[in-house]
Amino acid sequence: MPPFDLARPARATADVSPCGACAVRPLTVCAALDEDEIQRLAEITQSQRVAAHHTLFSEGDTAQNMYNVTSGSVKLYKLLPDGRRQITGFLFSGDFLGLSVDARYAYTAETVTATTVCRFPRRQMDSLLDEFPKLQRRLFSLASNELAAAQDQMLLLGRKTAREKIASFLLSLSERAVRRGQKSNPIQVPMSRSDIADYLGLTTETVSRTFTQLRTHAAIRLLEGGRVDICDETALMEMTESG
Amino acid sequence: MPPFDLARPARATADVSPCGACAVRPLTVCAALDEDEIQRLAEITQSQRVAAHHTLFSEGDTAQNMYNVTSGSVKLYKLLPDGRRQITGFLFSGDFLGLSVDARYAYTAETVTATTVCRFPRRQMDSLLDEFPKLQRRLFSLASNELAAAQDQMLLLGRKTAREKIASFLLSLSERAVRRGQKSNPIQVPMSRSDIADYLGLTTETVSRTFTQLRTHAAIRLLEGGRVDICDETALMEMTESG
DNA sequence: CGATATCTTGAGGAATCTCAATACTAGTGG
DNA sequence: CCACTAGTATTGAGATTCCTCAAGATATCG
Repeated sequence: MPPFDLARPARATADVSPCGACAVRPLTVCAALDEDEIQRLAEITQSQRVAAHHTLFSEGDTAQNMYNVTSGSVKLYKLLPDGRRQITGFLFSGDFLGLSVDARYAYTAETVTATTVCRFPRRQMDSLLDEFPKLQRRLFSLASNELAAAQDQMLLLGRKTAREKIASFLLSLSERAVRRGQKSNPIQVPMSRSDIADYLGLTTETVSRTFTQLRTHAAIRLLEGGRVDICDETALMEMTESG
Repeated sequence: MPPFDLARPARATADVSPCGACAVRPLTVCAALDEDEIQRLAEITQSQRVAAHHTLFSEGDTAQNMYNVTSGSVKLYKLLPDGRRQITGFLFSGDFLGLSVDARYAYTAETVTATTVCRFPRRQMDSLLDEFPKLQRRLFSLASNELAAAQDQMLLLGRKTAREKIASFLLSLSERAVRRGQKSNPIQVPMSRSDIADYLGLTTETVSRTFTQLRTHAAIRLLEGGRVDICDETALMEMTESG
């Protein structure tokens, strides 16, 4: 996939405050800030549209920006030298990315569908963090949340069967859809079988077979447009073995 | 394992500043603070000795404390309802634990060997965080580091073979030993085969077989006291497939 | 509407797990 | 100090899940 051309980013539409009308604001890092502070943040923010299957940044790049997804979907992944891939997370509107330990990104971020992000230059973000302890706190709590999610994912990867993995994955997508105000039932599954496989530590074939199996057991229905209807949520929940 | 009796914690020895003589201070969260601030932290700190195989806290407990390991070793794990276990991390001296998203711990913490920890009541810690932005920053960077480590572990769990997992595990133990000022070569491996298995997403038998295999290939030697001599570090590094 | 990628299904194989027996280790009490 | 015991580790044989390779079906996009 060609890397997205960062040299010509789409400027945020020059509204008085582009963040004022932001639909995902209550979901995201910005929820911590009042109007004045949002304004300050808006000044360093650039909104950017990215087509599907484009790289936002790559593992090892110097971490110059942080991002907030305002629409679309993004995957984060790490590679082994021989090409094996582990997707560490999928991001949707409201999700934040770009935390980095040292000065480099620890993973590659690639759009799954057409996506819009808010881009925050890291340096300026850092000064804002000093200025607004609330923002710092918010980011910290965000990192803690991600850490908890990462631990759940370790449990899934290390100890769950293929069927449990798929069931957990579908329920988690449903739950996250609800959290951003969408309905829980027919869920959007915008990523490919191969992406799902690399997220769950499986192969595409096993993912496909397991979907078929769940469909046969009338737990799910595969709809057009990559949507999945969860017919029997209870059955799926029993399959996750985690309540 | 019986939970450790928190009703009778061992008081920190009433030194002028117990932290003043702390050997792991430069390694840990306290490194961020100057003398006065350390003093303030010391006031809310209790040092505590815990025997091997005791629980510090359990998944789901209300998160009342944060801890810093000053000696010994601790494992963190999550359980599935049927008893399957995933160890999400091992902690050694200098390591911090007890971050929690909501008010509850997301995992169980259990000592592997006899351990001493510094215990910080969460509520008081929270006010210190407000008071010392440096401490807040430090904790944030700590969480970011853990997040990066968690992503590495996902790659391991989802995409590496048993042999690669064991090799990565041993090298990581070695590296961490160096970071806390110990020598890299014969490494202490205080945890049981079963713990290693639950950390790497394997069974005890596979862990044991893989150790034997590495020994046969003259990459490692198993010494008494649970120590492991890394004879051929290069071979191990090649096995990790991650450089 | 054709080309291409993605998804599904099948058959066989491999890595790892399960079950079971034996060996070792460390701690306990005589 | 030694033997005993209980836990832990190793090894073996067979089972199973998931993977690999391969073909066919379906969807997507120009």
